[in-house]
Amino acid sequence: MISSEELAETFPIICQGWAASFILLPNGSRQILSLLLPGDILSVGLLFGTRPNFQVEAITTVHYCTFDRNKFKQALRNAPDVFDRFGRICVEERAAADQLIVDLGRRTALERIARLILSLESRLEQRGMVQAQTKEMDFPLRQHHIADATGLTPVHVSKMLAEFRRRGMIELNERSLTVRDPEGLRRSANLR
Amino acid sequence: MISSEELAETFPIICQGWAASFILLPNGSRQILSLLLPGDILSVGLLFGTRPNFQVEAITTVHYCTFDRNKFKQALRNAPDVFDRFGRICVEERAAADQLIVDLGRRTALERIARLILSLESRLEQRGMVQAQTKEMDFPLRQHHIADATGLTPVHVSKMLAEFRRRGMIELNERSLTVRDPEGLRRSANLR
DNA sequence: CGGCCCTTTGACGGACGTCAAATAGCGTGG
DNA sequence: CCACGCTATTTGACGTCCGTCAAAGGGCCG
Repeated sequence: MISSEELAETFPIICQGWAASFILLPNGSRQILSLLLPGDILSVGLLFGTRPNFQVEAITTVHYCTFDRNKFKQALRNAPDVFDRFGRICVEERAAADQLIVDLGRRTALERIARLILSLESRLEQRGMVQAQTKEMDFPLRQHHIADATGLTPVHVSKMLAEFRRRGMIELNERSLTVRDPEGLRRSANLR
Repeated sequence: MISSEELAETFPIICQGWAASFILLPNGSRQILSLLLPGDILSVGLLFGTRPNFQVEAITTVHYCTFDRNKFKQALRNAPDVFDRFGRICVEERAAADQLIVDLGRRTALERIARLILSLESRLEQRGMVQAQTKEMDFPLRQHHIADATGLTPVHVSKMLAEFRRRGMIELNERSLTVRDPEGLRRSANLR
């Protein structure tokens, strides 16, 4: 786990493994802001030297590389296309945060979990991390990670996952997930 | 109300009045992403030409001005201090979104509403929009706005506001709010 | 074997949602 | 001026989703 102090000076990108950025509350409960996969920037905010408002936990062992903040900023200013691409990354990051806000504010437990699974599936697929035939993928999250990402309790997450399994929508064992009924899962995820 | 299509071509800043950016769900429920006060940029994402994922509603009558996107981008690249200041605005915007995520994921109705009021109070104070002696401020939100911002129902918001009033923490009438017991309100807002 | 963590399951409770009725304010139009 | 329709708010009764608590089992590692 990386403290917010250590983060303040670097600008890291995940190369391998899964991580999560989260905020801890005084009462001990936790809210995951985003799950970080290979290729993800830890946070674009780190470019501007403000001490970040979150912490990061490695879920698997993680490899990452860091850039020099000032050199990166110069590259942004000099190359308009880099600037634009970086801008679009910022926007996507923000759009994901907005979706999480809607999920937490207005969706049920089943919907939140279905959407989490679907969004992870699509992000992993973009990275070629889903087996082409079996549709199986690595899934290192513990149920408490799912709980902290969806604003639920681990106990309730367990019950909802059991429900998805009972309906034959997912298969989930020893750190591996396969979506058996994508259409059904999408239906569970959408309107309430 | 401004549709997402109309927004796509401009880069607007609120000059006067209150507005809200929000996402509408197919079932008709709504989640407010942020309340926009004078001086706020509608969304930094609009700089990069992606069609925004939200809509905007004027809560009062709103005056705003818009900038040319490309000229603004050039100014960012040419003036490092402008670039940095803009970056810091992005970061603050994101930090506010993160706080909302934590609120919706991990806090009770009373806490969410207390935090909404406190954050509005501090933002209005920064803008000199709180009367110095009486601590009174304009408060044009309807209860359904508060509900959509906190992920609650208008009925429950009404009950929670009644509770705050009963405890003598706030005074809220005809579009005007005064915080009577800031310390108590802060206690309600913090740990659960 | 014996802890420890994770997961599962059930019983129960509480926070918040839903539904409904009553009231007030406010603008419109007769 | 009054009737009316609309919207916002308040309040209470009741329902439900999810949290809490507890017990039990499994896997892993010392």
